[in-house]
Amino acid sequence: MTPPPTPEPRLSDAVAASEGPPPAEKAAPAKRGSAPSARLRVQRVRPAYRQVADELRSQIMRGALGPGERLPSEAELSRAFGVSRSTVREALRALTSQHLIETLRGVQGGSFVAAPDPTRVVEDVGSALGVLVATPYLQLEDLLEARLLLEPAAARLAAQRADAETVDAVRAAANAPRDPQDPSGFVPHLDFHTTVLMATGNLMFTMMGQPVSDVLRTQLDRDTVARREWDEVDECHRVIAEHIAAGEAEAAEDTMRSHLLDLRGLYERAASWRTARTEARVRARDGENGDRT
Amino acid sequence: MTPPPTPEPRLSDAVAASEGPPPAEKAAPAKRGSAPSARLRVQRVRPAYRQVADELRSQIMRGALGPGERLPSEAELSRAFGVSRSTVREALRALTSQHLIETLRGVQGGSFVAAPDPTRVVEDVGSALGVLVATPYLQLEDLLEARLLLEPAAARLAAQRADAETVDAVRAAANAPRDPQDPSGFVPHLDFHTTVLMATGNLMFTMMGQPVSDVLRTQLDRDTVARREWDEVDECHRVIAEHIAAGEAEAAEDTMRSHLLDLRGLYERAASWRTARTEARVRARDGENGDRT
DNA sequence: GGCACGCTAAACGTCTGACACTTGTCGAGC
DNA sequence: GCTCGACAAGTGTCAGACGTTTAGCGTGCC
Repeated sequence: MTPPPTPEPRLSDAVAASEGPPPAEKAAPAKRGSAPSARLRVQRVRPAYRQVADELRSQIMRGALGPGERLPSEAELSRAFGVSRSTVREALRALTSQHLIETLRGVQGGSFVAAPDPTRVVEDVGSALGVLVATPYLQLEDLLEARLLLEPAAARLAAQRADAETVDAVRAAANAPRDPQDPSGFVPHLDFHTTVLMATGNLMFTMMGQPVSDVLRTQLDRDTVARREWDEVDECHRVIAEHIAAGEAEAAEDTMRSHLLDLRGLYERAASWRTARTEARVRARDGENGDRT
Repeated sequence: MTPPPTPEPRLSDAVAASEGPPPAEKAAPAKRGSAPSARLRVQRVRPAYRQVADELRSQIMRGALGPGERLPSEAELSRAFGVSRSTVREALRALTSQHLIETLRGVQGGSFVAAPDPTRVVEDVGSALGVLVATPYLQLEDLLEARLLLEPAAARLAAQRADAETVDAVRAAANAPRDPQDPSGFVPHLDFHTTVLMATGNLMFTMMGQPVSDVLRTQLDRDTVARREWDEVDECHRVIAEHIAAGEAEAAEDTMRSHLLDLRGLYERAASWRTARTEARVRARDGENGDRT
């Protein structure tokens, strides 16, 4: 830490690209390449766009550039790193897709360090989970178990901490009409479970629980579940909401737990349908051939 | 659904740029453009590289291309989308940095759909948390609370489920010498807490708990904590490990919980030091000026 | 016959330079 | 004083060229 005895040879050194003896690709402070010579399949040289991206990322993460601050223009970066603008742009694209920077056009445009945004994190994690689920790594069962840990605890905390406004939000979410068709049910209805997670006042609960719920939701076809079952679910939500409103932590937790256990059945039923269908599809696809040329 | 009376001029319209009729480029099933005219501050046209990236991402996520499968070459993609190769490359860079594809050089090179990799997810989440912590959104306290929920539960599950091999790993991690200087303490020592999380057999615990631990670790300067305190920590780990080995779920959970409560003190002490230092640094920086030209 | 060497080709990696598009700013004109 | 248009700074996109990496194959020597 603290060490910047290094003057500030930040930008230019790592890249040097075209000329001279490539600077040996700086030691790369471990973290990934731990095994000394284990891997045969080393990557010879990191492409320039990767080096540029890594350098910029590290500057941002290190706090050398604060949120909202503007990076040098692409032209300037390209000069500073000694690479072409295309290369710089590829690096910037990488940072953009990690939500580290945002880019605006026009005069006063440029790339700006993005403000940290929990929503994006939740989305990203959700999408990552979506990919992971249905691999042997991650089973539906694992998600259900995680949820069974998180949400009852969240309900308890919500009951202990929620202020009047938050309680209103929870109530509203519990009583939101389960609109038969409306796709954009508007914010207040942003799902009962999400609202409870947020009512803990601890963002970690939202960030851990929300992606799980999101993935589980995609596993549930609307039509796998009968209308009567939805009604039972809604009733459960209302009971939990009232426990939270009344500050009955224990009851809120217990009710949430049993609610989740009820839901588990639905998910497992849906899952078995799903795998059956998937297998059918795989068989079908094996029949034809590589489509994408 | 079906709000888009807009035909489907997604890719081609904004892109068409120079020449004639690009191949209309497959319908691309909506998914993003929802709000009809609600938002005033709409973004006029998404850049082509974003559209290409989104389309490819959606194809991958939808499963149209399976892990390991090869995407068309950049030249082919550029023809298919009716954009230049640079544009395609910017799109690919975005996907790469989301770990959705990997790119190889040489004959037989190309972009391949990446296999889902939990390790990457953990790293990404960790880095996202690192950015978020120290914002008003996320407090150290929140991380500690989350950990206090996750890890005792993990210890319990580990005690209930761990097989002989896993128990060995946990024991090894607990007894790994706390190397005074060695930075790469090698894998078995990959941290006791991580090992316990993995011993649950539920990847979700690792994916939720590991990033939290990682971030917390970075908050702890080695020298904030006295040697004697580390010894106590190690002793605690050994006790927990033995509980897990013995299958004593309840004891494992309780011991882990009290261990974490002990640690909390350390973290809070470190945090207060840290903020003091940070404030000093900020004052210092306000003194100087913008460095990057 | 077998092995080493070098050539070839397919893809990615990078560069150059140009032009189009966006958008805030500022000045001219009413 | 206000409106409108030109300007400028920056990003977005394109086209084409050349370098680099690497698997595969053919040739020639031993």
